[in-house]
Amino acid sequence: MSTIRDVAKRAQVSVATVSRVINNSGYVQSETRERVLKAMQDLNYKPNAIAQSLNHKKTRNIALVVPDITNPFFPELARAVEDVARIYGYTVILCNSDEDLKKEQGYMDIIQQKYIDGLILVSHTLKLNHLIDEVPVVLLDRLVDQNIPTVTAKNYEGAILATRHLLDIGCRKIGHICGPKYIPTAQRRLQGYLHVVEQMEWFSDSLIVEGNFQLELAKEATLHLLAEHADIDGIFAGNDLMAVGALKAIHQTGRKVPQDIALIGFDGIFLSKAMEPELSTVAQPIYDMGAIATRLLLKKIEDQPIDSAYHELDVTLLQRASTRR
Amino acid sequence: MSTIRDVAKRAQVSVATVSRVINNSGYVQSETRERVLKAMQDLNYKPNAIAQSLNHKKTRNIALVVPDITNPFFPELARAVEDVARIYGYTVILCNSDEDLKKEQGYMDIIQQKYIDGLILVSHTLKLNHLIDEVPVVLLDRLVDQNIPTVTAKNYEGAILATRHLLDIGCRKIGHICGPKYIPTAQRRLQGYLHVVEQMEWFSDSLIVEGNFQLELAKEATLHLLAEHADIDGIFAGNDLMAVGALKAIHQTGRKVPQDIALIGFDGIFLSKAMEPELSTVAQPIYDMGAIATRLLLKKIEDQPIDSAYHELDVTLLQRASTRR
DNA sequence: TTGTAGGCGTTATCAG
DNA sequence: CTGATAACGCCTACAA
Repeated sequence: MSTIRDVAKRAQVSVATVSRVINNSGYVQSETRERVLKAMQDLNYKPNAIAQSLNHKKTRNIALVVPDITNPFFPELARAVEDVARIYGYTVILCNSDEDLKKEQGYMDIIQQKYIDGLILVSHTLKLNHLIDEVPVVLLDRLVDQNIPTVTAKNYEGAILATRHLLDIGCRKIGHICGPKYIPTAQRRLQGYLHVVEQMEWFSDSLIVEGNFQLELAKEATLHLLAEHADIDGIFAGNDLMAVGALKAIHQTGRKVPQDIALIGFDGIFLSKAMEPELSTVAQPIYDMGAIATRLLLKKIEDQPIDSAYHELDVTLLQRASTRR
Repeated sequence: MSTIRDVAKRAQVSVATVSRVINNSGYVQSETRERVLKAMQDLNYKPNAIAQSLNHKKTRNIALVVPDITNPFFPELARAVEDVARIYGYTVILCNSDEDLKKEQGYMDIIQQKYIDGLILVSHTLKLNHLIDEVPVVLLDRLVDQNIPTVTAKNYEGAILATRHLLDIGCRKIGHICGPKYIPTAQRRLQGYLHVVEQMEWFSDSLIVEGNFQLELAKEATLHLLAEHADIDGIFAGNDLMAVGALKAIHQTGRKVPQDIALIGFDGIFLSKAMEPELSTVAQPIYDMGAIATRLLLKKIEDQPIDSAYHELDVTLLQRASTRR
C-alpha cells in the first residue's frame, strides 16, 4: 500500500498538495492536479481510512445492535440498514446482544474505543445511562426513551386491526398469545387486543396466554389455551413466529386453520408467507423501518437537522389463507 | 475521552510507562503500576483503538461477505461468525454482495482502506485475482479456489443420502429441483442425485428442473415437473427454500405430502422445521461451519499454524413428516 | 526501571 | 497557489 508521501514524491509536490486534490479542498493549479492524479493512478493509491479517522474522530462505521440476527425479523432490518449505509459510504458492524446487559455494555465499550460513529439499537434491556453521550443513537422497534430518535410501527393500531379482522370474518371467541410483558412492543399489541375485546361478554383473562416471541413456547401456550377454551375460533398471535407455533398446536389437536380456528400473526416476515396455509398477518414495513432509522442516524452523525425524531410507521393487514373462509 | 497523556500526567509518569502497563510489556515497578492503574480508573481511560490500529496495521475487524443476509441460510452463519469473533475480541462487518461483482469489488476497496484484518467470503462471483493478496480470506460454502482455506459441507454425499432415503421409503420416480448450475454447491447436489438414479430405468433428464435456490421459481419449476410427470412420488429439492416452493406447488395440484409425494430438502434451516408438515432435510452444520471458518480466519490473521486448510463437514439426514409414511 | 522521541498516514494551519 | 509542520493517540526503540 502506497501512502500519500509516495504520491507526493512521484508527483514532485508536497503531501499537503496531494491532500488537497484528494479532498478537493483549497487551491491547486490544474496542471499540478493532473500530475498528482496521475501519480495516484500509477501507484493505485487509496487513502488510508484509519489515518483519516484518527484525525477526524470519525470512522464511517455504524453499529447495528439486535437481540439475535437469527430471529427472522432482523435480517430484513439488517439488510435495509446495510443498504442505506453503503450508499452513504458507511459500513455496518453487526452486534448480537441476546438482550444481555453485559454483552450490550461490551459493545458500548467497543463502540467507544473504535470510534464507531453511531448505532441503531433494538433493545429494551439497555438503560439510557449506559449509552455514551457523544455517540448518536437511533432506537428501533422497542421504545426506550423519548429524547432519542425512535422508529416503530403502529403496534397498538395494528393489534386492533388484527382483532377486528377476526371478528369481521365471524369469530366469536378470540384468544391472544402475547409476547413478554416487559417488552413494550408486546404490551402495545396486547392493549390493542384488549381494546377490542375487553367489553365482550365472552371475554376472560384466561384467553390471554404469554409466549416469548418464539415458536416453541407459543405452541405450548396455545395447547393450554385450547385445552381450557375448547370453543375458541380465532387466535391473534403477538408475532408471526408465535403464530407458527400456534398453527402447530392447532394441527396437533386435530383442528384446522382456518375452518375451525382462524389465525393471524404480526410482523409480516417472510415465514408467514412461506407457511401452508399462508398466514394472515399485520405487516410492519420492516425494510422501511431500517432504512429510515439509518437515514436518521446518518443525519445525526453528520449534524444535519432532523425533521422529526419520532417515526411511527403504518402497518398493513394482510389477509391470507389462515383467515379466509 | 481521556488519552494516554492524561493518564501519564495524573500518574506522574511518562506515556511510555502507561503504555507498558496497558500492554503488560516491559518492566514496571509494582508501585508505579498501581499509580497508573489508579489514574486509568479515575479517568475511565480506554485506549483508542484507532490509534492502535494505525501503528499495528490491524483493526480487529473482519468482514463477512454473504450474498444476502435475508436468505435464511445466512443469519445462522452470521451468528456463528459473530459469536466466535467476539470471543476473540474481533468485530464483524456485514456485507451483502448480491453476487454482484461491482459490489464485491467495492467491499474489497473498503477492506483495504479500512485495514480490515480478513474476510469470510460466501461467493462464487468473485474471482481470485480480485482478492487482496495481503488480506487473509476463508471461503465458505461455495468453493472458489484450492489455495485458500475453505469450509464446506458434504454436498455430494448429502444428496446421495437424500435420494437414497426417498428410495428407501418406497419412492419409484424421483424428481430433482436443482439450484443454479453455475453454483458449484448446486452442481454437487445434482451430481449426488444423478449418481443414485442415473441408471434406473425410469430416469430421464426431464426429471430435473432448475430453480434459483429461492421459493418462487422452485414452485413454478415444480408445477412444470408435475405437469410433465404426473406419476412422480418423490422430490429432492436442492435446498430447503426450494423445498417449500415445491410443497406449495404440490398442494396447489391437490396432492398431499407425504402420501402422494415425499419431499426432502437440503440445508436444515429453521424454516424446514417450522413448516407443516415439517420437512425432511439434509442438515448442514451451519453454525459449526461459521464457527470453524472464523477460527480458521483468526488463526491466519494472527499467523498461527493452520491444521488443515480444507474442511468438508458431515451432513445429517433428518427424517421428518414430509418423508414419513 | 523509566523517559525521550520518532513514526504510523492524514489533515489543517500558517507561512511564503 | 504551494510547502512545512504540528496535531490525532499510541507504540517502541533507544537512552538514561
